[in-house]
Amino acid sequence: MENRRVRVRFAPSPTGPLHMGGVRTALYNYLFAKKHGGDFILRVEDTDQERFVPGAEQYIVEALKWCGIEPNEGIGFGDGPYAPYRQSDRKPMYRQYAEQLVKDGYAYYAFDTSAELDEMRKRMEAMGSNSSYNAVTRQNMKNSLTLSEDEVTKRIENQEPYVIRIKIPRNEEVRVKDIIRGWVIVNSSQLDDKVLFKSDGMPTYHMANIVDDYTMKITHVIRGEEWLPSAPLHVLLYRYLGWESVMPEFAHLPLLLRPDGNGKLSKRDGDRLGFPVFPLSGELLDTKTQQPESFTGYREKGYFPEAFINMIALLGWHSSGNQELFTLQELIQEFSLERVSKSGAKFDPEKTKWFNQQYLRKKTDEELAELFIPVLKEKGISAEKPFITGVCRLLKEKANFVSEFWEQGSYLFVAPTSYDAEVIKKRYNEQTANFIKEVSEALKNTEIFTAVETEKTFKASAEKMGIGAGQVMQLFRVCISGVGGGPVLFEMLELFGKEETVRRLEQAVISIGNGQQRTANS
RNA sequence: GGCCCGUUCGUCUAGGGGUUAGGACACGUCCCUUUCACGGAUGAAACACGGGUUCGAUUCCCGUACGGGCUACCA
Repeated sequence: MENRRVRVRFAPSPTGPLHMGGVRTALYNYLFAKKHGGDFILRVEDTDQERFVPGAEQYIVEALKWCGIEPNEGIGFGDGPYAPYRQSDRKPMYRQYAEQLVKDGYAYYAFDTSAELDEMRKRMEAMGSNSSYNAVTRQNMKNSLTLSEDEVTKRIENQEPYVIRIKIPRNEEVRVKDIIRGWVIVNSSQLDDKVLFKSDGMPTYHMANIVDDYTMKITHVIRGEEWLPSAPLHVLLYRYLGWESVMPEFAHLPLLLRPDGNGKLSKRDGDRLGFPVFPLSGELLDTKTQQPESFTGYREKGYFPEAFINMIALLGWHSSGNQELFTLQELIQEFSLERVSKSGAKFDPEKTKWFNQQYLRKKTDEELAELFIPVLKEKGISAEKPFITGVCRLLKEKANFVSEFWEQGSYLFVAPTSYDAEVIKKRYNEQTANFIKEVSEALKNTEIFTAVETEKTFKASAEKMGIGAGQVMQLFRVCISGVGGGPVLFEMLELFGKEETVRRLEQAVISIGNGQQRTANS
């Protein structure tokens, strides 16, 4: 047990798009595996044929790829020694274990119809009891414990549908050791006789999960807190199957909560509050409505996978220091399950933006240009690579997303056709108009067209005309860009070069002059 | 309802028997920048409550409250 190679699995069910809580579970599994030099496995838990959503599996694979947390074994990532990795493909192997449990007296066949089950639950409810199928009630149901052996055999031979249920002991303490929470102790009287094997021939999650973890030699089960209540059942199953000595260790992760109010983070919250809940955009069938439902992802919103991962890593885990920015490698190095917090984490979309900003600023201008070029292409803009790189240099300090570059700096590519009315109204007059003309001329004669030199020229012109630079600085900016704010002015000029700068100034003088004319006449 | 898990600034969290309870996001003020942003400085802001244990509890224990999860032939 001690010396086993660490093997962990991420085991989603393909019932819809993988949501960020699932991504975090996958991430923690990944980090834990890498930290311990172990294996990270992707297993698809598709034992529920009713809720199967076409495309969901592929979505999961793509999402993990985008996040950069790739399993080294499993669906979509290549088979290892324990293939297959889809429970529907492993279907033939489960029955024998369920039968073994029956044989050993730890489980039994049950023939009750859903109507009979409903009736039993109602009856129990009426009696003020909330128990379901358990040590007491099973006495009154149709199962291999109450029916004669002949009857059971006959029913099975007649192909009557049946399930296999675990026979939970009446009064026994079950202890689960959770790495994050310590010992969790539950009395078996609180557990019910869960179905292990369904009448459709598929195992339930509980059965499949144990059989697969055992046969795949999983050493640590890292999953969401919603599984904590069924962990005692799982412990019992390991025991009854005789696998307790190689039972994995458990770690139940705190849930991701919605930003406002309380409750589990859901797709609805994202729609309502305007942030993505999923890594990738897409459209998949909704299991409830049976209608295709589209959803937006972090990728399409312009988030970098590194930023997304970094953000999500810190929702429920924290290093001992104050560091908040981690590369994947650093996360691997620092991660430990012991430092995962116990309480649920409210998701904060604002901080997520901050993470992206941090990563944006770390990118080189060239990297950003590569990302920006497709955006430009979409806008029908073509420009020289060095120019685009220069634009990125000027804009990256101000933006959270590459996608913002366009809205914040489209004027760098397209000369303005309108000019900030406020600034014009306040600053434009005959004198300042003359100043713009003067600077324009002066810039034509500026030999070295750098930020430093153009600024000198600008100031010299202002001085020459007896105007304070502050009086005309913003007007000048508006003439160049059309808007009152933006990157450092003279850096912009340098990027434009002399020709474009002068052209813009001359155009501005004409356009604004005409505008003023019209205003004056009307 | 029952069972289980949880509770440090608005949020993510560090800390842990004696601390001015630390950081980050967001927010306020100021500086820098002749703009915006970045950056810097600074401010406001938290140990859910009640009992124990203790010389001393935010920290340990027990209750209460509140929140969450589970309670299917779903995972």
